[in-house]
Amino acid sequence: MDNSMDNAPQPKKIPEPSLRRLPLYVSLLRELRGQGLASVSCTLMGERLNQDPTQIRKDLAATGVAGKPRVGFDTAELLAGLTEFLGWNNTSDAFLVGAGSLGTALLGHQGFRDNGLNIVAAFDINAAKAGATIHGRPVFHLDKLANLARRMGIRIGVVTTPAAAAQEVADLLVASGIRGIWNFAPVRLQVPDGVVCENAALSTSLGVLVNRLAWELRQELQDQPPPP
Amino acid sequence: MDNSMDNAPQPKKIPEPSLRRLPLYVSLLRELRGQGLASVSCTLMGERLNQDPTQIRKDLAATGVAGKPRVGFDTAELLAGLTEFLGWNNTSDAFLVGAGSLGTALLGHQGFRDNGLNIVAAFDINAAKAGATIHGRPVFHLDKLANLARRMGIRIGVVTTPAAAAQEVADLLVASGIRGIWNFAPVRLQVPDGVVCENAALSTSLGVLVNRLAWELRQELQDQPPPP
DNA sequence: TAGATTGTTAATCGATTAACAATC
DNA sequence: TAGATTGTTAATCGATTAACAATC
Repeated sequence: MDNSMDNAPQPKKIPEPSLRRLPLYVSLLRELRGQGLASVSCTLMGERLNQDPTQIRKDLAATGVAGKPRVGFDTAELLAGLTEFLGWNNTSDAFLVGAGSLGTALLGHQGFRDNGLNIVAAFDINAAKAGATIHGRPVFHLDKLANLARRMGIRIGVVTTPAAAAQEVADLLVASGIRGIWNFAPVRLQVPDGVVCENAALSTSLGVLVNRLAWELRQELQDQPPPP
Repeated sequence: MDNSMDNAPQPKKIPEPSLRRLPLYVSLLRELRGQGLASVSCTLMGERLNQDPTQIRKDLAATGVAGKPRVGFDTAELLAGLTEFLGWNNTSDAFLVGAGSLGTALLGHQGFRDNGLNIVAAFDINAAKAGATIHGRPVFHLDKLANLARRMGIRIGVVTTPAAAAQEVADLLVASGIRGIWNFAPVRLQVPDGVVCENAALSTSLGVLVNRLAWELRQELQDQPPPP
């Protein structure tokens, strides 16, 4: 029953904190390669990122890329290995649901193609939006999604609807054969096993920032007036 | 020297994982309040969010809001407490740097005002963009930032520049009196003590999704052909 | 060789989860 | 009262950090 020890050299499942740090390394490596560095050490990367080199070493180990003692990693090889590991080599076509302000914004951002994602069409429940084109991509009514997704073999869906609609949309996406959901709504979507859901809710990030900032400012006010 | 034990009832610094879950609770509570629920228990919230109730209880405890045994939390009170804790009650004016596709996108998104953020102007190094208006907000040349930020008492900066420019922009923001940076560039910004930096790099989130999805699909392929 | 760096194993730290007493 | 729920203390789990052996 348990075939986790099967013959195939399946890369082990990387811890999520490590996975989240990889894109940062990719960004740095691109810069270093641009500067002509043939090889990089974790020590160097750690200095540049202000981060413990040991942690970087462990993160890289989890991707299966090997380095050379005393030398470090071949820059190009490491960069290729990481982008490969992240799945950024070949882009997947994706559908976006919710052609509001955020959805429009994401449609207009080209950069995702460098990260393996190509949004090819948008969908909305509002019939008035159907037929339009946003940043060169067609907008359809939500009704068309299931059919088109199946025909085109779409496997990734981007959810930029209001929170209240997100779960319903997620259910539709799953029923349409989508296997990965990039969710921008501030809710935790319920998805079946085998479907991946990554939350990118900006309000979460913003909450952290605003709270931490308020904390800093409060701290400062308290330190300011020295005891008499 | 150490005045961390001072008299003021300073809320303790909440663990980051807890802080990151709070916006989710806010979202759920808004929905439940809309349904007319006067009080909510962690049990109920846990069911709705598919999450351990104990964890929710601990997260809420960190915010200082108190519940009633056997009853739960007063919905309105809890919601108010969380939004207060997150700093979402009064919005702060903010500057955005980097009027590219993502920056334009963020300028067009109204929703941030509900999360305590109001972007009032954009800045760009490209002189050709200065003078324009994006979604009703003026665009200035980067040169004007320091002066305007000081005059207006701006404390939050949003960085949507390319990775290569982000650190330089961050330095400028800090020098201009900004105390909180919301960074969308895939780099780790160096900021002095007392300045808060929250990374919202979408490529990170996208990397996680694409990698996990690839992993699922690979898993599936392996399980598919049963051994002969 | 000497020494920097990789890769791995052990120790520490913090968050999550479980257990349980307190409360209305 | 009985029982559901809060709030807290203890146990578990996993990630980070430190230590160290292996390598070119």
